Amino acid sequence: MPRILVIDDEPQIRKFMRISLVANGYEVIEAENGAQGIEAARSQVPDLLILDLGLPDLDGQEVISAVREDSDVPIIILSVRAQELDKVEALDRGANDYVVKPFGVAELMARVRAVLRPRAVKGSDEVVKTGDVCIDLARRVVTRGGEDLHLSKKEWELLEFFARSPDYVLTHKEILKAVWGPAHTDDTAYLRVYVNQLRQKLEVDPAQPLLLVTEPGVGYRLKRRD
Amino acid sequence: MPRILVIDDEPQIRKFMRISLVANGYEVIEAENGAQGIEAARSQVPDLLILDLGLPDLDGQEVISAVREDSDVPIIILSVRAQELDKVEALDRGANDYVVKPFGVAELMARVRAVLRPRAVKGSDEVVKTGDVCIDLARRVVTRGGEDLHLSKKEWELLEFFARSPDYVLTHKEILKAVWGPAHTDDTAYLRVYVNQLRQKLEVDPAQPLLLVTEPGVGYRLKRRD
DNA sequence: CATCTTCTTTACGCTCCCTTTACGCCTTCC
DNA sequence: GGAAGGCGTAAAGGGAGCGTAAAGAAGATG
Repeated sequence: MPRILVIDDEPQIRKFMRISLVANGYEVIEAENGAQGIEAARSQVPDLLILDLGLPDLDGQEVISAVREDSDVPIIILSVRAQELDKVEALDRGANDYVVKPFGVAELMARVRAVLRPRAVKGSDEVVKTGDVCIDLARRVVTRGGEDLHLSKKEWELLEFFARSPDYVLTHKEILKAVWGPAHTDDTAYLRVYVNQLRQKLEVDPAQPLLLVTEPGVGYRLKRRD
Repeated sequence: MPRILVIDDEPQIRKFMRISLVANGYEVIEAENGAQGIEAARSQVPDLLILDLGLPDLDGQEVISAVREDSDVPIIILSVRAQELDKVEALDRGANDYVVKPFGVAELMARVRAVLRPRAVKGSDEVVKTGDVCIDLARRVVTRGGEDLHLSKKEWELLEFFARSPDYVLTHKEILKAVWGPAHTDDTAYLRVYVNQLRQKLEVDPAQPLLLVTEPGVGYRLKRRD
């Protein structure tokens, strides 16, 4: 949940921004002038700063420079001034984007996502947990009771396919097509062998599977349990 | 000298862009349609991509997605369309900025500088520790048990790439592309040799690696241990 | 120009994993 | 009750991928 610092002197704009940002799943901090904003940027460590250039106490451009003195936090500028000179100055002082008022909420939210994205790519862990097994799709790691499990390439590819659709029944054909390719949609022998190998490694009692269960005549299913 | 790929079908705009960019100290590559652009983005490894959404062969939005399939290169969109929906789609597909035509050169150049400015990426710490090995990414120094290790240039580049994504499985192709360049994504012999050399220097028992582990058929992984 | 380091390339043995086959049990349908 | 097919399990053969050493090529250094 990224934390966003909004610096704007008009209360209704702050309110409007807060509502929009919270609705998009962000945590919001507010500051009503430049000095407060600089202080908050330092002490609260936000993930993003949205700054209105028209502030009562300080020039907005000065605020950018002040924040950049000791932080690389992304900055999106809001401003009524559309002159090129203002944009260039703000961007060169370290702002990452410059949006001219009035603007659409959807666009601003998209720009927020865009500017937060680089860290979101690898930071968003896709982890599927079931029983004492934990499947980390991004890192390509499986742990059981905290300890790393070693899976072969095919074993992982199969488990990954299950983990991307937990609790869904996957047919033999679907699985074979995804893991072994469309030329092997009838080689159910592969499945029998590899499902068994996975069970040996994942299940408490491989003969009485609780996680990777058979759907007779149809396929298999990875059950989510806690 | 950053390299910028300009994708635009109008020759005079490409010429105009090239002049402006070269004057600001950039190297410029050009493509006149989407297919060429995607190919160039893959083979030429630009540092920035400037893309006109109105192309003759492909939808510009498709080009963004295609490029993002195997690259994180920054993308600035140029477009005559000012509708919010277009902006949101482009940004959500992975573009970093969206500039509506007509635009001022000074502003575009400022946005180019902004997007190329090195940003601190959360998660990639400056110092990575694992086992008795300490990798200082900023100082470019590796120590083991407090003592400095001497690494050759390629050895360091390889270890640095691992250290920037510890605990993640990195595929052969990813590593080769990053360290030896996109022309050598199939030369896994390099990897075998250099991973072995790193293990000789980093591991307690190079034959039983605990830090730099093999993921058979996939790639390698730098494990964080304590 | 000589020497040393580093990068690239080749070769070989070995390990592990994919594939394939076989067999026994269970369920289901005649 | 018998037969047939789906499923679980074990094991073997073959091959691809990996580790390792070592030598030639290229570059750096004095």
